[in-house]
Parts: sequence; C-alpha cells; structure tokens
Amino acid sequence: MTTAEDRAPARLRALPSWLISQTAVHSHRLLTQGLASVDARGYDYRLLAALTEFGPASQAALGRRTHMDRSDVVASLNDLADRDLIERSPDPDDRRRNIITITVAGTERLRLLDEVLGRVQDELLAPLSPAEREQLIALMARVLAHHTTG
Amino acid sequence: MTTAEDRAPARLRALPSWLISQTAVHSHRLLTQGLASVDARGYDYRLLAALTEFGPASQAALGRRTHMDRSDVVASLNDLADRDLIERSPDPDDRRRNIITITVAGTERLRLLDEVLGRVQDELLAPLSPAEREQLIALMARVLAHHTTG
DNA sequence: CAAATATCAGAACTACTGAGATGA
DNA sequence: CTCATCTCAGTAGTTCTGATATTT
Repeated sequence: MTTAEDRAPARLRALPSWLISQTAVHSHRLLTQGLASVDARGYDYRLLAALTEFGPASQAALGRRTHMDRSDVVASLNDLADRDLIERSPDPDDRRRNIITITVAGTERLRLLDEVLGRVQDELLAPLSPAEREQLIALMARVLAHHTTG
Repeated sequence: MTTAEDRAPARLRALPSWLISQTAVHSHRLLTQGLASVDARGYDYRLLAALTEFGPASQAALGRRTHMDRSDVVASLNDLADRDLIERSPDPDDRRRNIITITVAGTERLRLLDEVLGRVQDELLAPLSPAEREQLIALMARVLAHHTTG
C-alpha cells in the first residue's frame, strides 16, 4: 500500500513555506541526533558559541543573542554548570545580574560540537555543490535578515 | 540595553542548519497567523489539498501524503467534519477503512486558504526577486528530495 | 498467524507566559 | 515608581508512542 502515496500534493510541494518547514524537520533531526551522540543539545551549542564569540555576558544578553527564551536560558545554564562547562558569578556592578563565563572544559566542548555540527551541515546539504551551497546560504540569509531587522 | 546584542554569533549565522531553523520560525509564524485569521490551521490545508489533488482517500493514505501522524489525522478530520468540510464513510471493499471525501464547502474553503497562503509566501520571500525565489525553491527542493527519497 | 487501519490517551520537545523576588 | 534581571511553575503547539479493537 505504498503505491507512490508518499508524494505530497503539488500544491504543497511548490510552497516555499512547505519546503522550509519540511527541510527544517530533516535539519532538526540531523542536528538533534548528531548532538545527542555526544550528549549535547542545540541550546548548549548556542550558548557556548555566544560566550566564546562575545565573552562573558549576563543571562539576559545571552538570551537575546541566541534567540532563546529567558526561561530556557536558565534551565540550559543549570545543565552546563552541572558539567562545569560554564560558571555563574554575581556582577559587582549590577547585582541583579549573573556574569556567565565559559570554562576551559567548555571551550574544549565547543570545539567538539563544532566538529559534530560540521558533519551535520555536510550531510544536510549533501546534494549541492559548494557553489550551490553558497547560493542557498546567501538567499536564506537575506530572507532571514528581512524578518529579523524589519 | 539593546546595544547590538541581537546579533547572533557568527558561528551560528554561518550554519545552514541555523538559517533553516530560524527561517522556519518566521515562516511558521507567518503561516500560523495567516491561517488563524480565517480560523484555520496548517493541518487543515494539508488535508484539503491532498483530498482535492488525489480524490477521496483513506485516513492512512492521507497521513502518508501530508506527512502527518495517523493520530493527528484523526483529530484534524474530526474538526473538518464538524464544519462539514469533509465527510467520512466506511469503505465497502475494506471495512477497516474510512473513505474521506471533500465537500463542496471544503473545496470553497481550500480556495480561500490558497489565497491566504499565497499572501504568506509573498511576505516570506519579500526581499527576493522572482528569479531569486525560483532559485531558492529549486535548491531547497533538491535538498528536501535527497532526504525524503534517500 | 501477521499486517493494516482507525481511535484514543498520553508522553516528549520546543517555545512561550505569568508571577515572584531582587535590585538599578 | 518603573524597569531589568533571574528564577520557577505552568501552558501551548506539534510531533510521536503505546495500547486497543477491528478487519484483511
């Protein structure tokens, strides 16, 4: 009973929003599986990357930079702190804040996750040539910029 | 405190999986809002489109064609039946199955949703020229095909 | 017997909301 | 007083799992 029933309706297949959402499903699956293989999740990578690139920051700033909800930042940092990948310390200049710092172990961890994610990207864009990958990235970046700035 | 803190780390901005997931977030928001404005959801469109394109079908076949879980097909068809947009009738040739048929009202409904979704696509890809939209669609379709067939 | 179908109840995950306490 | 920050508890939406009854 699998008589080409897996083909989605043409109405859907032609819709950009369908292509994006379906591609996101596969992308998310590859990402989640890849990160799970080293016992990590997407939030971990976002936070460690932001800390490495911008240096120590408050939790609120981390949330804005990584597009994470304030509530999820708290939970994820708890996880990372339990593993000694980040450290929390009170900000002497503004005692409402915690200053989050990445540890040496955290930096090593990020390097590992970088490798894992590199492989995931390769698998995701496997059918495209390097030039086509650049094209896709450039087009998507423009679409995204339009919706994040405006 | 919005001192360019909204800029995501370069490590993320360059990742195809990040671009796809973030674009999917915006796409999903536009889609959901657009459909909500006429009191519909994504599942409704998928099901009505499949019924229109392939004709009456069993619930299992609809699930395969629309990439929906068997469980969600049941719930969504209950909704659509309550609004008289589809009809369920037992299949005389295979009494395990229901044959789902779209009604006249359902067909009219689909036309309305088509218009709504057209506007959503336009908003989503606003910054791209028609040629660039075609490029993006073609590239994404190839990526998607790679992960659905192989 | 195994396999497909329809249905229901509920789990898992991500994203978000509301409220509280603290402090600028 | 207001606003920002951190935290926790809980909600919402989507996807999926498990179990059951029925039929092929």
